[in-house]
Amino acid sequence: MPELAEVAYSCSLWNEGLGIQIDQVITNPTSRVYRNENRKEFIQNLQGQTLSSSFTHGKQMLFSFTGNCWMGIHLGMTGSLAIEEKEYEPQKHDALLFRQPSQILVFRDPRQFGRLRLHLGKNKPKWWNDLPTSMLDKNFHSEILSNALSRHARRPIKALLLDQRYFPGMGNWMADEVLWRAKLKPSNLSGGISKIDEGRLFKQILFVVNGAIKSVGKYGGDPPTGWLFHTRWKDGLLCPKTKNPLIREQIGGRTTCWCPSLQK
DNA sequence: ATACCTGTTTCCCG
DNA sequence: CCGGGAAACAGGTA
Repeated sequence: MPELAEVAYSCSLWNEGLGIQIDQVITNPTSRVYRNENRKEFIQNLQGQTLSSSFTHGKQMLFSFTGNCWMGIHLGMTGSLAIEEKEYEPQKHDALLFRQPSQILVFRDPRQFGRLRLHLGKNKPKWWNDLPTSMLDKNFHSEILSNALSRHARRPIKALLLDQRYFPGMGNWMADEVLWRAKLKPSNLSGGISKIDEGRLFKQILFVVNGAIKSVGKYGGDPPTGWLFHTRWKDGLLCPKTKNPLIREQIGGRTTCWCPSLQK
């Protein structure tokens, strides 16, 4: 269920394993989450090491281990992290397990759109350092939005918000939430957004990102009451603001929920 | 059965 | 070469 806030929460679950040695590494022999990585290297390099720190950036997670090892996790569409009891038996879709003395850290992903990567070296991997400015960073300025809007003038604004090069961590429900709050129709072309609308849009990006981190990111579960999130997949589908019917349609390749009487 | 799905990559088109 | 859109990936759920 992973957008930036769920990723932050997932990552925090594994923090129980920080500072503890990993006695055994178990890799799923068939899961696609390994992509081009070599499973043996996970075992050879991580077994016996201690999980030393964790980081998130948008939908990306990075873990560091003693012995100059790093591991990246992307949760894809259905990935999740969990802590299980030490008696736990690996299940079909468990992609990676770290056995510690009193618990097991699990990364599972039934649909296998997630991704694991290993990096050896003193410093963080290049792919991590190359990530775009985080939406939680003070350097995430409105210029990033204006540049994206002008560069992709022919893309629907909904599709642009999902572009991880500009808005790392933004996912389908967050983008709908942002556009609903900014009162913008998701199919509007990016190039046609006025400066006034752009200002509102930027503010709502910050509002949704920070609000999600404070709620979902901290405690898991759902965003606060009153957010569009709670109505977006339910039938009946009334806008929390206008009480008018919501619409679901395919925009930018993704199902999009919006309120025609509110968003222009 | 059928049609979904909080994501990314690849391929094809203009 | 670029930007945009569709398809593909795979399994669980309604």
